Amino acid sequence: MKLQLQIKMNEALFIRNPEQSELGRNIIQHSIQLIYKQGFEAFTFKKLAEDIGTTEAGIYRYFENKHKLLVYLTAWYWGWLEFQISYHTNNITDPVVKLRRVIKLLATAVEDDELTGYINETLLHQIVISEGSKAYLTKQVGEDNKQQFFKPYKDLCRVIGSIITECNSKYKYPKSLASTIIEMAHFQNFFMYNLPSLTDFGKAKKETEIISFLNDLVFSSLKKS
Amino acid sequence: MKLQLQIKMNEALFIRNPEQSELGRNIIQHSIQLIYKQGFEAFTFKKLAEDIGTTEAGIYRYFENKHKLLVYLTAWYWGWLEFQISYHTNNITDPVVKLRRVIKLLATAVEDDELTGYINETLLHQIVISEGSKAYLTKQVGEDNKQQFFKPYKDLCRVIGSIITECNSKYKYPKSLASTIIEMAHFQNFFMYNLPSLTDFGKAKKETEIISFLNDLVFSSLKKS
DNA sequence: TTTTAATGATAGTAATACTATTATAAATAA
DNA sequence: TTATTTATAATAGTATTACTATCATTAAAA
Repeated sequence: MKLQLQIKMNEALFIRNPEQSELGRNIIQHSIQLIYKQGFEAFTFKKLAEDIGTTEAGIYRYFENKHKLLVYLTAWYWGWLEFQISYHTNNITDPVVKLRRVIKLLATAVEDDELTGYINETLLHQIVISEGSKAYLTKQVGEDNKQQFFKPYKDLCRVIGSIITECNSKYKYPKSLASTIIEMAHFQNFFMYNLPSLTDFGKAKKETEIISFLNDLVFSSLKKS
Repeated sequence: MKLQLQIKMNEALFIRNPEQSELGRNIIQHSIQLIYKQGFEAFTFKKLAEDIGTTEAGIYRYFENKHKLLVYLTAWYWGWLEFQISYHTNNITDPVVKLRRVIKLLATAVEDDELTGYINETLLHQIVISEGSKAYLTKQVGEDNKQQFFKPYKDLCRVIGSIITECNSKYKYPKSLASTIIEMAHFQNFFMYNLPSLTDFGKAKKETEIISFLNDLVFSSLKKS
């Protein structure tokens, strides 16, 4: 039996649903490769079209602009990650063990998920690290938020926040701590490879060190005094 | 006596030093206003030139492109902030008190500094919150780093890191904790106003809450066990 | 006073970020 | 089966962006 994992996406993110056609899936697959290689600023629909072997106008039938495509990709990633988390923390009753597992999942380079055919999670994870913040660090963040574009990110944050509350019901900042863990899992990774003096992992360049740092940070805060 | 504060800037960031001419200072002053108003993506040298009453080519004589200008502005801000910190923590011997003061300075909206004529620190602080990460979240981060563009940020991080070590010499992640404080002082602020469900400060929208969160985070981690 | 340096005015180019039109092929419905 | 809808390909075109180049003018320095 071959399973397939589908993430339900916000319809307002696209013009035509890219999951439902060969061209659409090609757009997703190749945009991940191209953004990964060239960075979001240098990425254009023209280059993407050439890569795929279609025309610029063809891409525009699926996505209004490259910002929407980036938001789509990151939203997909957050949705996928929430599933990973619920899958890998299933059956775990101890919230502390659960939270450790979550931190590990957030900070570890992901291997390609076989259940999602045309999406390379390893590359997408790198894109979320380097470009993810650009999805919301814009002037339109308010409008985008009204259209629920960031719901997957907020859902993930809520899930992690409630595990935090399970660990310590007195802790006052579960959601801020959750968003801190998420952001820092990525930023410390980016810093480690690109601006190592902003971290303490410069020499080793090991994700396990980021995990240790985050565990220390989180569980010191949650320790009942 | 009228004092004037000068931040020494990296020469590779500009073509002509903007501090040394009326036009140059206008470029800095108006770019801060324009980026604040329109956001970095919508900001162009053409609009800036119109704003100032000069020509596009005039701007290009000072800055190679808008990326370099953004890096210049953020670098200036980090340099200025490091001075603020050294000024406001001067004479404080207790590193814990010092660190609390640093967190407050990082997370508080700044009032306009009279010592720096043409720069509006309040607006610049907002720009650093919303656009600051875009200065390094690029494909050229490696080259930019080689040219020392991020030195002011790294210096600030080192300074805060050493205060952290003063607080607890056994703590293993002083630099990562420092970059976490800096980034989260800004991100939690951005989230509070734009994506409030990612924080626990949605209702109050008070910076004092961010300060409390950061203090709790930091001093839990530094508590000697 | 001559030279240099900074600015203003103007033009021009390649690339980007789109929109529009028409033809064709493939899938679906009558 | 034909007729109709739908997706795509091919092509063209526009406004804006991100620059570079040239030349005249003005102000400052030698």
